Amino acid sequence: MRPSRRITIVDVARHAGVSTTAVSKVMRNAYGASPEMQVKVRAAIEELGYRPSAAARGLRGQTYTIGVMLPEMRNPFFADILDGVTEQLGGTDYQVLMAACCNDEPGEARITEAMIDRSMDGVILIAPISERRHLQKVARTVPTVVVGRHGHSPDYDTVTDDDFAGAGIVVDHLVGLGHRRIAHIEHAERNPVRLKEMPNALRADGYRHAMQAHGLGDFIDIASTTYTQRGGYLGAQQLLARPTRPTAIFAGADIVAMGVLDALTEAGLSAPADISLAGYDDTMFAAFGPISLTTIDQAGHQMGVNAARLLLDRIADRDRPTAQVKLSPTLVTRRTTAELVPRPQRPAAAG
Amino acid sequence: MRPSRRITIVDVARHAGVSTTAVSKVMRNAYGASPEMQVKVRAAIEELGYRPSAAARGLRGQTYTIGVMLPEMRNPFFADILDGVTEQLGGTDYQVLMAACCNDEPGEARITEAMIDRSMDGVILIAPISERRHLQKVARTVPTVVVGRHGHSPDYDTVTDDDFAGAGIVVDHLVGLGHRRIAHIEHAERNPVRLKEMPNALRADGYRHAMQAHGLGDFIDIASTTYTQRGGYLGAQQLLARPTRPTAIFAGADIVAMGVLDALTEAGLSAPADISLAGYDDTMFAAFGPISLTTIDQAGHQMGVNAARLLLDRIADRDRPTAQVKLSPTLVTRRTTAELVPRPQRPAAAG
DNA sequence: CGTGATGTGGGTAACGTTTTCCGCAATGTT
DNA sequence: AACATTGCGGAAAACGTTACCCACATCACG
Repeated sequence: MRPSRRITIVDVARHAGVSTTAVSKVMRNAYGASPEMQVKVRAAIEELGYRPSAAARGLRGQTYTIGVMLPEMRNPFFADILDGVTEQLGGTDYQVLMAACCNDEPGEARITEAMIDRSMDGVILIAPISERRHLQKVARTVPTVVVGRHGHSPDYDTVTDDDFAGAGIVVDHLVGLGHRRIAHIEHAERNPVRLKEMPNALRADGYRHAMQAHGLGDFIDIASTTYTQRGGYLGAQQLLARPTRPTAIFAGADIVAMGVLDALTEAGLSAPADISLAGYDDTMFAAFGPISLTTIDQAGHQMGVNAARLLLDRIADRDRPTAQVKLSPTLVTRRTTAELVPRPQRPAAAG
Repeated sequence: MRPSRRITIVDVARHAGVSTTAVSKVMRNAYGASPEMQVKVRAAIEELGYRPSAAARGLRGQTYTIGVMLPEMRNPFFADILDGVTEQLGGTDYQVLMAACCNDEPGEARITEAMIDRSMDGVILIAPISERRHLQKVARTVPTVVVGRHGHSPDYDTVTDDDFAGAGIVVDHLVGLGHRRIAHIEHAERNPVRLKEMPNALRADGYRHAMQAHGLGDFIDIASTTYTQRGGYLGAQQLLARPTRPTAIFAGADIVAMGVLDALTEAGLSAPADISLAGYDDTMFAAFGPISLTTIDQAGHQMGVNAARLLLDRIADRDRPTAQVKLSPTLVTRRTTAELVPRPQRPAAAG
């Protein structure tokens, strides 16, 4: 026994003895409905349990839907951002729908197109890797906020963390603990545009810059892999095989630090006894007691709040100039970084 | 300079010199279009870069959208399920959109209604906590598959793990290692329907049953908290404060085991040296080297694949009888469980 | 008393698809 | 030769909402 037919605006109008126009106005809090009309119509809506069809709405006006594209689902940092978005959108009529992506350009294109096809009122793209041109195209079609990607665009607003500064903070912290051989694991990047826009590239830059600033230019040592657990594992293996091993590793992301811990465990080493380790993102992993990773809090929640706010502003006025919000990262000191204790350098493991 | 106007089916029809009906038929691979027609229309579609509007489609036919409701985003187990869903839907025209929920009934209702309002072709509800009546109502409106919740319904298909058996496997494993004082941390549940349907309740039941079967009924010891990291932490604190401490803890979920590890670390204890610890779900956490948690693999990926398959079947034929897929869990032995070494019982720490 | 302004309500044409039908031609069947 | 069948293409009516107008009443103002 399936519910017969959905209640439409026509049913409500008839039941309230008014026009569909009137019902529509009330639903949207639009101008031109007297208080008595409001009451009458709302009563009918309540009584019939009317819910407007997003499909029909989308054909004329808005869908009250906001799309969020995530690069993946396993990085809890994105959950923080999403919480912020949801919180900011809490009071509004907007519903957030997410799509997780395969972390490649065709996948991102599929998702952005799917969101456009579905007439979404706005989209938030989190750490997209697509070419800038594609982002612009999307942004010219639908109000767009890009999170976690630097670079000014006339078409979309951005929310980022100051990754360059964040990397500097980590280096400062490690130098303060007496470390000099501080290595970095980065997400490899060759595309020149992305080198300027992607957080990973800026973190690597910030690392280099801070090392220079401390007069440690000669100790700059970067393992180039990917921002994944496996990437951290492989990067750590590379670094551990150096003739002289680094005393500290700055992993570009917490998830990378997890891989580093994996490799350390496997090599019979531990942090911070043998090597100090810092991550980036302050995810749940990092906070987890037995791990207790020193990391950078880039305020995912705040990023989400800002992204949602910017998006609402842009939906309200598509022609306003774009804004770039840059949030300041902060250091979260935990137990994987420690004062460097001078001690006899053990020979590195062969091969 | 915004893109002028979206290409519609009318543009394509005109450009190809055919009717919109013909274009529609080709788009949907419907009957009544000759091979030449197909070629001609596809060429026009390609040339103009036409993409159908989901809103307009939704008004008459399908939206090619499938909604997935998640209880939360931080539990990586759900990501496994989602991977399975995405994989199974890979070849089709369906797009998956997710909504994460606040883990409460009003939140779930909001999301299911939002999905219905958006004319989604089908929904997959993962571990919903809503009353059964609400699930039935949703399922009568839109094809529905419920994942991770037991109980037969004439309206929706289900995919579950055999939680009762899974709990038994854990107990068997621990008993085999010589443990007798095996405690359990459960997600508290009082609602009588949910006691029969929720995985957490079945795991607790399975635990009790297996303990009895091993003649360990007297050692049954359950800490009733929640399936969260904090729940695990609090549960472990309760158990550690017992006059005689358990030698093994079966946490109802990996995330709970994380909290237990937290509490152990804080108490200066470790697994498996002081207490053996097993989880449930085989999430990324569990596999992570330095943690290496013994747990139950409930094949999240397989659950996702099955859920998607059932959903497609139901979309194809809404009146087919409902199916209940129950997957068999398997033990993943890692390093947090170990043979019980008899040793002097240390006095429990004071409250 | 005429003339705008203002507030309120409704009629109606979109919006872009799919679906249901109908017609026509070609082909097979008695 | 008459008739059913099949294949293919198109015309037109939905689908449920919103945007754009216009109509009417009321009121203020000179």
